[in-house]
Amino acid sequence: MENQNISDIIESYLKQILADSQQVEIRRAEIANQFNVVPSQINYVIKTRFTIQDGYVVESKRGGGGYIRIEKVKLLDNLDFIDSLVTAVGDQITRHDGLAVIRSLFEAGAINRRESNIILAAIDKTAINTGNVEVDERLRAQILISILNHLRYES
Amino acid sequence: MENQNISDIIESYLKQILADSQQVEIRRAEIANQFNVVPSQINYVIKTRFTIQDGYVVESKRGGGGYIRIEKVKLLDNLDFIDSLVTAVGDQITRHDGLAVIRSLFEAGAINRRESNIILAAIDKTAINTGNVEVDERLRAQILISILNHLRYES
DNA sequence: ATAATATTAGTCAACATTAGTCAAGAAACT
DNA sequence: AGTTTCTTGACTAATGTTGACTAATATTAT
Repeated sequence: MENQNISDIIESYLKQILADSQQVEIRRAEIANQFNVVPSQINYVIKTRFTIQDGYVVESKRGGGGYIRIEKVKLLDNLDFIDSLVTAVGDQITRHDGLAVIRSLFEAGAINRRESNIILAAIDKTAINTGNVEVDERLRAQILISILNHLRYES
Repeated sequence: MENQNISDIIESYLKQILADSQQVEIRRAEIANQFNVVPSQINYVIKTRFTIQDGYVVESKRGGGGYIRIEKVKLLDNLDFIDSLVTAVGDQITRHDGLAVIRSLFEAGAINRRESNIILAAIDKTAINTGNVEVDERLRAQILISILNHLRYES
């Protein structure tokens, strides 16, 4: 809390706006200037914190009147919620993005907190740690997909 | 008490803070500097004195604004039982025996049916299937132990 | 229309800033 | 003496920050 990095602060700022509305539209240079960072840092924040696994879709346009728009997507409205998560997982996934998938399941009400923690434990660094990052990412994806497929039948 | 080593002193310092609050968040380099030790000694202290068996969960982040956070967690009263299962799992376990571990948890009331199925999905042949039986058994063991450790405390 | 210029955002690699791992050696206990 | 625990530092990994260069789109000039 004391020594937050600027990326976290920008993330919070954007998510605060998104708490009240369905989307944010920014001009990259403006936000960069507001937080006193280089413009490309905005791309970094978006790339690391507003992924599809997190439940966001990002669109942008260059040139005069250009913008970056971040939209919250309601995965729950989608009939095949689980399918969309399976797609999001793909055949390999980082811990960070795996966490986002679990969070999406939780926020959609598909699993409760206790179940979130169990799944998290299963794809943790403690659990998945072969020494080869790519192998780990594939394993993580397989485990998540196996769990997602079970949830399809149970819920 | 008489001849405390520096690891004990750092442990006391952190536990004193934890006496008043639910968690401590530190910057590793800062604490290392404060006690005049190398940074990795902080990892040693944490690894030997703030384990899940002691009732602590540790999270961290690297990079700018990085931190180590130690949280006190409320341990449940099934600790001996969990310990015995951790021992039973060991460093590798077959699917069959893994299933037995899950069944034990269920029968002991530590998890419900839905949770059983989630864990089962995580150690399934679908999820764990590297093509090397021994590797699979090690992975399965790691995943189960990670989950067992999460079941030690309230979340 | 087309070309030139201006105005936006995107990519990528170098660098910075944190924490993690591991193994060797020292110190403290049997 | 042998064993365990502690201490240290070299090396690794993850995350964040910066800026040079590129790409797309809009506007203006011809």
